[in-house]
Amino acid sequence: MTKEKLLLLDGNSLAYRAFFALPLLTNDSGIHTNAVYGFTTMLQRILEEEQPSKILVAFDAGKTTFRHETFTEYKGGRQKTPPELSEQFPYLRKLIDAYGIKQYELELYEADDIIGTLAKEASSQDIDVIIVSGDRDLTQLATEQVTVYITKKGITEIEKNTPAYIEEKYGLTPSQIIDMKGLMGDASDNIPGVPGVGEKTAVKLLKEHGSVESLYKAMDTLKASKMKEKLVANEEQAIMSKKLATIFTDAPIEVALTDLAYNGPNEEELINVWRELGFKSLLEKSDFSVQEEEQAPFDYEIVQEVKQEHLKDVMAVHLELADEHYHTCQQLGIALTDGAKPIYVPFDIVAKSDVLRLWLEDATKIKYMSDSKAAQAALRRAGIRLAGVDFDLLLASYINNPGLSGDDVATLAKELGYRDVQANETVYGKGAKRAIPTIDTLAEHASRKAFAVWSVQPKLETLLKENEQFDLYKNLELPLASILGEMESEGITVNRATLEKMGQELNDKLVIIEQEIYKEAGEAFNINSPKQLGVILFDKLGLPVIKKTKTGYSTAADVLEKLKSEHTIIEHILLYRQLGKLQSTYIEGLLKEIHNDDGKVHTRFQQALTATGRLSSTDPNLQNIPIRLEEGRKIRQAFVPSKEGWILFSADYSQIELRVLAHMSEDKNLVEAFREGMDVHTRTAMDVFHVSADEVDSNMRRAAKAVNFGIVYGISDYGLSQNLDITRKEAATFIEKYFASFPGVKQYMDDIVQDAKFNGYVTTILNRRRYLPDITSSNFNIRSFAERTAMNTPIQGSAADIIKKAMIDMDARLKKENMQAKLLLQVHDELIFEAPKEEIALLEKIVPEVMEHAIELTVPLKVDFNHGATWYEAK
DNA sequence: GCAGTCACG
DNA sequence: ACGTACGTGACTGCG
Repeated sequence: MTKEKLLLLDGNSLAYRAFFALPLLTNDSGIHTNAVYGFTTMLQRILEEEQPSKILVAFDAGKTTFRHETFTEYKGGRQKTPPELSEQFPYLRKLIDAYGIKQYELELYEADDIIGTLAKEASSQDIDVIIVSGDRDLTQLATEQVTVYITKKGITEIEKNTPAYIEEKYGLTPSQIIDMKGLMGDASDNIPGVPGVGEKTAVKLLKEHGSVESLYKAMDTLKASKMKEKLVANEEQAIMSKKLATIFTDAPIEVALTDLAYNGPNEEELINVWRELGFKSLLEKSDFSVQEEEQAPFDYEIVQEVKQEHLKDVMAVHLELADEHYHTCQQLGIALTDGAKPIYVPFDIVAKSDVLRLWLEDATKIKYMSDSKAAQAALRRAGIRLAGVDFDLLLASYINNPGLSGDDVATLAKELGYRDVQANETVYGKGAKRAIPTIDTLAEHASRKAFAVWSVQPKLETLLKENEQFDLYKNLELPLASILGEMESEGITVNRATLEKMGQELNDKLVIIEQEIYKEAGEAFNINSPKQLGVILFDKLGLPVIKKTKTGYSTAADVLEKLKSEHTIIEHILLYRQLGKLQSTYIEGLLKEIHNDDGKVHTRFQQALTATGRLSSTDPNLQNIPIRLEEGRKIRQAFVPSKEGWILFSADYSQIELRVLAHMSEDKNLVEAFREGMDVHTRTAMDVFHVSADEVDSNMRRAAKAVNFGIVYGISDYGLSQNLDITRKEAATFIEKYFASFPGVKQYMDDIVQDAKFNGYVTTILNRRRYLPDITSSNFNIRSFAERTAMNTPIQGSAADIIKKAMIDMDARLKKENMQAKLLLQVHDELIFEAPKEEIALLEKIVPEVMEHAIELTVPLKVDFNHGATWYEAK
């Protein structure tokens, strides 16, 4: 039998170390997890390397210990444990239990004493001992049989303290560590020691005299010195300090070594704890996770012909797709259930089944789904017009908590405690291994998803109703999904030839600039590599370093702008970057997305992604097509109507976020500005600079505009100073003056942060929520970020609410007016339509009308609009 | 897969 | 003292 090995962990110390070493991670429910995570990774590593046969985690029991009898100030003056750490201890305990590891604490004793006592006992039985702690004091316990591991650099490195190692490092024996502490004290434990004696002096004295006691016995032989005076004056304190630093090895512990046997984790429990904590990387890495994903047997039926009796008035429906690109990917099949045994219909059968098609298109047949927009778009490709969607798990989950990540049914259902469904990744594999499985696997997977949707629907709807968010979900997001699906499927025509011609011209320019840059640099290099560019600019050409990144020199545009006067290469690099971006992202990238069959691009609007309630757009992203610089703006010339004789029509809200702010803050000045139809930036400049309207010059207006942006983003003097390239002080003065002119805004900002601290979340006009667990963080940076988010989210989110409502109203209005015009895109505060020329006049009437009255605010909403033969011209 | 950069509102 | 403007997505280089 191999020799026994006992592992003793100092729970408190390791948790502290991990907490301060790692950034403040949170899991999906907003619990901080960094200490538990750090502890876990360290434990995993030690388990693997050391393979101990016995383990114990010792904790400190409470505030008072027997050491306080000796010295009441022991550990006095310590900062209280940050709440972000305290909240992690219950999870740490749970985790240790799941590992099947004994944990122990003892009234009046510290973890050190428990560890010391057990280490001594184990040594006497010839058991090897490993102690792990972040506290150097423990090294006093090192012997030939006991090695003390001290974590370094937070928790990533471990220093293995054997007696030999300690001898080499200090020239002392382990037991002399206690004497050293007695002399030098320990600020963190509030152990006084001898004032004026540090590590160096203590070590020197101990090398000579051996121990504190022998030192004082030999005191008469010491030469008179300041040091000697201090030692003599503090003899009692030195003796007491040594006593305090001594780990007690005869604590009255009630655990026996035989209780500590380690037989590996309870895998199921451990996985549950890891899941709860959101330790995804550990779950993926662990070899038992796959096995644990195994599910209870599940009954389903693959049908080759859909019959009327298969279809009910209310069913959960899941369309299984081969990947997330639902405009192009293969449709695999449909699973349906009403709570009874699900049926799975392979898609080739779906496509041929009139019975199923009619049922799917029947708006009176109620469907519960997840990501109905994807299904709608993918079914439309097969000529099926999905209708009657009454529940969408993806959207409902998103409204319930937009902070959660994941769109997989497995992830969403798990959040509601339903686990009987597998992750797509488990079924399909990932990366190069990804493949479509057998029909049986697919059928079971899709059936489990349909069943999951069916199962969680009541619970989720109840949750939404409790939070008064059901209306937002049911009457805004759900109908919007179908409108977005239509917009995506319709797509927008992009003229390939236009882009190709621009690409050719860009290429010619890029080649010339590239050569110019190489000449100026004196060598060829990869301009697209910030690393190589940094070497050229800052090492070779010796330009001044203004900003650094984590990995080296910053070469970002704002930095290069400041270097423009230093070297002609700078403006060439800026131009190269600008044109290169156009070429790679907007010419080549967009060309790749044009569908061959219809000459259109079909973006996917992510409706359940942003933290604020905005949409996002992918493959391609049509919400960031260039406009600010003319060269880029020309890209918009490639976006054209789908039919001859049609135009593109664009309408955008003017200053919607500031109007929302005026509405929510009820600031008299801001409200008045909008009611009077003033230019809000000019008005801000007048108030901040105390001038009349005609005295506002372009610089003042520019500064005022930046302040207004800052207000919307959650103002900070630093941020504003960066943006305007002024000092922080000047920025602070601007902000002060702004708040003096708009006191209601100041009040609102203060109130919203207070609200967020009280409730843990902020809300928008339509009661969209965003949780902000970091708002009570003790870390200044993290808390400040959350505070700015608290200020920004109601503004950005309410603006998102308004345009979403406008889209729904617009859709209804176009139908009511029997128009051919189609909504194609949404770009946060802007809607883009295509329509026959004959409808221009009517659009110019109804689009602003509908958008301006989507939601009534205390200030008017204003919409500007334009039309043209291309998106470029619709400006 | 992450960091840096840059396009948009 | 602390050191960031809010919200996104795509591309490139690099380990």
